[in-house]
Amino acid sequence: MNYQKIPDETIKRMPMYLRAFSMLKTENRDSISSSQLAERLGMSPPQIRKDLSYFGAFGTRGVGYPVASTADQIRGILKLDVTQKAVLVGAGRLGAAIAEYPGFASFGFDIAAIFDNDPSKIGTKIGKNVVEDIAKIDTIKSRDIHLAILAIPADAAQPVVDGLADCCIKGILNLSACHLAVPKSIKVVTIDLAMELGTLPYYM
Amino acid sequence: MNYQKIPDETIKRMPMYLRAFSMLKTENRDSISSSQLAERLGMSPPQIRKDLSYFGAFGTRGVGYPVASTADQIRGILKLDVTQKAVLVGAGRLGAAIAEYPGFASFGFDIAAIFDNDPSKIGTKIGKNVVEDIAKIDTIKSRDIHLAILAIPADAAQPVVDGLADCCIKGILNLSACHLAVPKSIKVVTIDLAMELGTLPYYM
DNA sequence: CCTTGCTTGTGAATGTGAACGCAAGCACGA
DNA sequence: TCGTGCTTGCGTTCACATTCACAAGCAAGG
Repeated sequence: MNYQKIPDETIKRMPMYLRAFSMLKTENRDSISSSQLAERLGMSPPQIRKDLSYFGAFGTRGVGYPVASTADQIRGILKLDVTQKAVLVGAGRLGAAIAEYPGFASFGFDIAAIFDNDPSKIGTKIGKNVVEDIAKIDTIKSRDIHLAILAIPADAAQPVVDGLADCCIKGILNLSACHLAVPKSIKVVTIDLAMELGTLPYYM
Repeated sequence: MNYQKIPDETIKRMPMYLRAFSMLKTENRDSISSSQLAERLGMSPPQIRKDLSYFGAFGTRGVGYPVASTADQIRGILKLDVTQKAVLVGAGRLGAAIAEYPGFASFGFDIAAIFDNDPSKIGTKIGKNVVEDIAKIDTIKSRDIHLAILAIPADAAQPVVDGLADCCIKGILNLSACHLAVPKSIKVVTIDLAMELGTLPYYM
């Protein structure tokens, strides 16, 4: 990896490339050109080449990108070559759906703990995890967990985030419909499905 | 609304503004300045002013933006001033969570139909809707539905989308982990939670 | 060993969005 | 009625991202 500035937009696209190369591997393809890949992903060939070239020269001129080794390279860049543990906060319907979503495992993520504040949920089992009491969130400090997924109501989110900030959490995937205030050392990605849907009628 | 080009990024942010102004209304605020709003949303004041000014002069100099009327304006711009019906395809865990997510209603969305291909799910009730057979998807043509939410496995998505394209669907919120090929008249927003989480370890 | 065809990698140019700074102008008080 | 303070609206500037176009270079075949 060289030391020039890599665009944020490029980083956002890297998981998409990783997913594509992983799929190509299961199809037993051993190489793919930028134009073929671009068609699959609905984007332009030069953009793919530029994105990948920020991290080095992965491809072979005249041939394309070797599927297996490029997948490994991207995994390394995104630090997904080791299992990343994540804590899920919120064991409602959405939380339960997330806990059992196989897509996380395919990126090497491991939902290693689930917390909730509802006594009727604490102690129940979701997937392989037993739901724990949110009051004991600080037990994650000693469990090598640095990612959190928030699937709780917006008005409950900020206090939970303040707690997570004291627990070595470095990244948060926030599914609550609100902005979170966090120290700069924590990276937050917020997704509200209703908001995403909210843009569509404008284009109709 | 004037006829100059409005940035896509601005459109993406409009639902966020709408949500903020709606919340301010429930707090009985009658106006807010761009700097106060910026702090709440974690963004810069000039950006808010620029975004809103694309659609006209909503604010009052020296005072700020009137909460109630600005909310109405944005609702009109996004065409959320009328109830927008949406069809949900996929009645699995994620689909069920979406069907009962109250956030959609707060933007004026109405999940008006649910489809699935699993015979054990067809006929069961989720929220107010009875799950229908995906084979009968074309019945939505006569039901004034122009939005679709896809919560199905990636390998099943493309055929469903082809079917939706023949049913007057104009916008799709795709929660499947794949790129969808659609005619240009259809706007697609794809969200894969695993992919979003996939960027976070890079920044740790 | 050389030639041909194809695809990558990359600087330069173009396009797009964000930030800045200030003039315009409303509200309020004297 | 006029002056003051505050905040919007917007032209300009700047930064970032995408696209373009072409040289570099590998592979395969004669």
